[in-house]
Amino acid sequence: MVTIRDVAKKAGVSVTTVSRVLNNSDHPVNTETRAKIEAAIKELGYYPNAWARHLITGRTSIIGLMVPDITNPYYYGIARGAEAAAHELGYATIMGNTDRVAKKAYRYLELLREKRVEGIIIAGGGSINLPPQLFVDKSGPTKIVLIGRHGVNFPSIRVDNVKAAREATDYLLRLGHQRIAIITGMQTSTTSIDRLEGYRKALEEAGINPRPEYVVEGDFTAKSGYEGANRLLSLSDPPTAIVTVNDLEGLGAVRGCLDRGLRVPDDVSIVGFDRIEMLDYSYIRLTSVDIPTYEIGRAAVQMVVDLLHEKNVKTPFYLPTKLVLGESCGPPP
Amino acid sequence: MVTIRDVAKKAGVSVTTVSRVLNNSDHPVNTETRAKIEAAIKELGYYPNAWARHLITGRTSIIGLMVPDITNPYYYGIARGAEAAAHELGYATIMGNTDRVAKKAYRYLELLREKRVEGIIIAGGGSINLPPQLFVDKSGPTKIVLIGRHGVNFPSIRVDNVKAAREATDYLLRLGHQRIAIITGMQTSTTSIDRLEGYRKALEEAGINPRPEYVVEGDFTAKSGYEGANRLLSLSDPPTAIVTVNDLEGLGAVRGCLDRGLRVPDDVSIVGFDRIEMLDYSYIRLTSVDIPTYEIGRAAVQMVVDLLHEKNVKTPFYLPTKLVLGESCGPPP
DNA sequence: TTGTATGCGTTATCAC
DNA sequence: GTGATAACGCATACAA
Repeated sequence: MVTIRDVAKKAGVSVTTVSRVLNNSDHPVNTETRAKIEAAIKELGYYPNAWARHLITGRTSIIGLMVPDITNPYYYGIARGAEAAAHELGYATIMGNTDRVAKKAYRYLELLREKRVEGIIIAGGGSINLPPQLFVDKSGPTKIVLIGRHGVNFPSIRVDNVKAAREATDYLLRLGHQRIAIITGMQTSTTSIDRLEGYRKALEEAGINPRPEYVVEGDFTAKSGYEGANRLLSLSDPPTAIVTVNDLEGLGAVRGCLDRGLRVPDDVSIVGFDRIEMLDYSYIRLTSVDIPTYEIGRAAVQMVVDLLHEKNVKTPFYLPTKLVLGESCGPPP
Repeated sequence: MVTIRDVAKKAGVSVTTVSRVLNNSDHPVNTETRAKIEAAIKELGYYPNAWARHLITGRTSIIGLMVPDITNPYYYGIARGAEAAAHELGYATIMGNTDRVAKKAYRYLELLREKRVEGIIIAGGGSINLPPQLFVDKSGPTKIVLIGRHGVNFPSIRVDNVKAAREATDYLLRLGHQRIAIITGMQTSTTSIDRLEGYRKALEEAGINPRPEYVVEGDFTAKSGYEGANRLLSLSDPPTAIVTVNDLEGLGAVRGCLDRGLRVPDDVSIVGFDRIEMLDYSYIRLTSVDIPTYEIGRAAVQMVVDLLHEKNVKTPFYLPTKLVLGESCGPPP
């Protein structure tokens, strides 16, 4: 490996001078000297060692991002936004998929600590117990930002899932639906819990008694949406509308209806969450609540950086959601 | 920050001894001493600084991963597999989205160099010019593995896109189609180029003259599939089957047919690539060529690690593809 | 405008 | 079994 000393030797100067041009120090450096050094750097293909630098400055310019599964549109949206913002602000991101397994989350947290990341963003932590190590060092140099509601007191970026689900359900009610079901996410997911609550509130306000058999548990996958719809539609008194907690479930539910010979939206209305990009070109454009995942990711990084700069941050910081109409909802048959 | 010295002081031993227990050194350490040290570590919440360690060992246990866009199923599949394998092998991954912008790719490469990553995996590089910096240091300590065909001589993981596209096209031919069109990716994408070649080969072998108006350029998005299908279906002599270069395009094309009042597969047959998971629950299950993205990501990391261990690797390393039948293909009308 | 010396937190070498 | 110390590559305080 070529070091700053090699550059200094080649340029015939001291390492200090090299360091000064490397860091655009305001300490004056002779133009010729600078040119010589830059030439040496280029010629040797020298890249400063970020870690030797870190040892002195204390900074790593790394932000850690923990998500359950990058394959899920909600999380890849967040990851994309976080990565973009981090890059713009001069940070690299180390990403870890926890698979919602506490042990993996612990392991990652340990890894991020050892790597001295400046901030850690945790998304989807609501569905696992957060590692206790997180709490020992709350006022330490590593800034922690959570995405979503976790019931613990860390700075966080959120959307109002209760309100969003209530609006979605309200929309179905206004279309005239009375028998509205919901396919949830895992019971441990705060996102799912909140959306379920919104659904219930809307029904209650409309004077409709929520039926327990209209609540089936899913897991945010298309498969669970498919199976959930099948369960619901085989009830003796099946729903005419189904709220799902994300678009994958929603699309799965659409397919479930189709396979039972039911049409969407003629026989069954369906709404989803996330407004994944692909939706605009799916066979039936799902009516869906837009969750600004990209912006959430960006905001989380921005919050980490603000915290590092000791700025005051507004937390929890809420981003807006919006019901976007597609083709999957209509009046009840 | 708590350092190894703090631990040593607290345990009443030297840093050397602490270091020994930290690294499970085979140098003997008294059981009681070890216990005291472990207690101190836990009590202080000490995590060794990976970078101070790196300065001595030379290792960072980081692998860099460059992808155009994590939002694309092909790439998030790869990212997922790479991350999982890296985690198992004790590596963290720094991921960068290049947006297919050379400047961003350059910037990331620089960043990865400064961060002294042990390996760099580049996916989708076929669609941009690879940064020249890559080539100055080919025999350096950083191992580089490419995913896909790039026309440059680096170890790589690939699938045979020519063969895969030929098989897909052959399937349509066997169904009786004569007028088969293709919606490609960007002209610079080697993946797209190879799939186009496979398509052409299949037609030629069947004695069919490929018509230039049956080749429309897309960009791997659902939108471009939608628009491409519209272009094709408005021809005076429209195709009865369309090959697309990924599932997003394929689903977009399905929707394009629908919006023109054409049915799939009754009026138009469509095949895609990637076999994204959601497909099983889409309204029309797309017939699609399975690309083992997860395994590709895993294999790339494994190759990096093998190279680091000076093992011989078989390169290019090919992974198999497989045409999986769905509901989107049938005989021509 | 340039250079010397110190130290960041750790591992490795050597001595005890 | 244990410990003192040099070295890793760099930035910084201080000196010239």
